[in-house]
Amino acid sequence: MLKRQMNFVEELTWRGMIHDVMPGAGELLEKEMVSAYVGIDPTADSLHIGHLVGVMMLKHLQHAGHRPIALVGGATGMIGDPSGKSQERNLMDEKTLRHNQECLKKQIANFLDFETDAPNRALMVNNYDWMKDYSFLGFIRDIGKHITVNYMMAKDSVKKRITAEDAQGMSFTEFTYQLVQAYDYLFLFREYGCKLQMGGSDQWGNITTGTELIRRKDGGEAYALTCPLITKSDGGKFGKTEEGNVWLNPARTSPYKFYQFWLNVTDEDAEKYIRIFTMLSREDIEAMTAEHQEAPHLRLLQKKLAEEVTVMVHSEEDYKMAVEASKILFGKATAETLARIPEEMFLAVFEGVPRFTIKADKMEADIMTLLTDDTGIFKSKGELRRLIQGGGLAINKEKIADPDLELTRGSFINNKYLLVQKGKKNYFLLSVES
RNA sequence: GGGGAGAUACCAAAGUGGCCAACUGGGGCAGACUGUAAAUCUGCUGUCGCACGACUUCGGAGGUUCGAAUCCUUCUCUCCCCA
Repeated sequence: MLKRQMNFVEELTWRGMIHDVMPGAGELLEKEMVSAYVGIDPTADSLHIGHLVGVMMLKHLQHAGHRPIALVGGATGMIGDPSGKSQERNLMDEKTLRHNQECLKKQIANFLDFETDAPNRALMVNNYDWMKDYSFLGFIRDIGKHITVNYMMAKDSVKKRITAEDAQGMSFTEFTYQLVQAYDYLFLFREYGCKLQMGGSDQWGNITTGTELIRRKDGGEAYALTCPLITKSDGGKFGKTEEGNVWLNPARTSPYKFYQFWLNVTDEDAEKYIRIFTMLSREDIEAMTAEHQEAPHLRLLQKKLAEEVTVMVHSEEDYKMAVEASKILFGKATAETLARIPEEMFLAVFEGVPRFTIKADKMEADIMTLLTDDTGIFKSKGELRRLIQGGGLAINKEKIADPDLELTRGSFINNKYLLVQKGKKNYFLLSVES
């Protein structure tokens, strides 16, 4: 068995990843190699960074010498977890679910070691496999009999839905969710000796229904460990940007945007996140935090955090490209430096940026027409005019003050591209069709 | 069932016959400052080539008036009190 450097619970504790642990879990983890699982429902065809917390728990678990089990919730995804939801959820169709499951499996495979011969090699399972042939009658006789409705109703996720002021009730389907998840735990307990289930703090109720079922059905001891809800210092929801979720799939959130997300985190959050989302050691993190507090404007923590997470989720190359792109987009680049960049690089840098194309004969035009009628970058001329008057428009990194400015072919970088900037952070790339 | 209050822009909330495209605050977008931050300060924020001007908005429909968010009728919805 692998030697365990540090007690897993202690490790998670200093990382701020423990919200609640069932008594006895720490001792168990010190005593033996434990199999533990985290479940993820396939509600989309990609994980987003909210899921990353659960993944990191598994990663730390494996690092501590235990065996992680990643459960894709093909079955539970069909029901919809009522936890944290104030309204009944719409059911997803089977085809979408199947597609999502496959996508998630591929993503999860990147984070854990599934390959080696080590005894704590990670495992991936799908609860659809053991639920699909389980008959309704069989389930309610074997499983339902052991958990009382009273017990299930006492869970926060259920209570909120039936007692809240604007309660809209909940369907029987969603009500059974915790029971299905509890059975997953029982199944893994029996099949793989899984004795620990982890998840976000909203999962506590679902997990303990599982430990309860294991106790009643098999007289077994199983444990629960949850991590706190990840928060933002400004009170907003973690992992959301203007455009929505931050996804791991590069087709949904480009590596550049992904990198930027972490780079833009506040100082306070950076200290918190670097513990949760990186594998860096305690000494390293504490040293960096101290250094960061000395010179906060250098944003050492944000840079390191963004680097670590981008490399882990995407790749070293993607990270380098994101840094390069950030330098160009936010550095002191001028029209001349832009022109000097090789075209390939130029396009890669602007990969995540909205692209617009125009015909060559539109190149000589006034910016008003070009940026509205000809391209649709701005939807009204009035809006654009106001923006220019407020000093918010730049073309090829140069501020535009005159709304009636006329462009010529020479205005285009390499006779081909025009970099339009709305404010500091919003870029649009205009290219000429050849 | 009886009585009362209300419905205004993304949200909150003024306005109660012309000075109202509608005070103000929040939010959003931009600018300055800065660390691609926070805080602060400034501008913009119904639509339209938007100085001017035009057009559409104040729960829905109709009416009075030269003129209505504002007055009248009616409908719809919300809240409160009494039974």
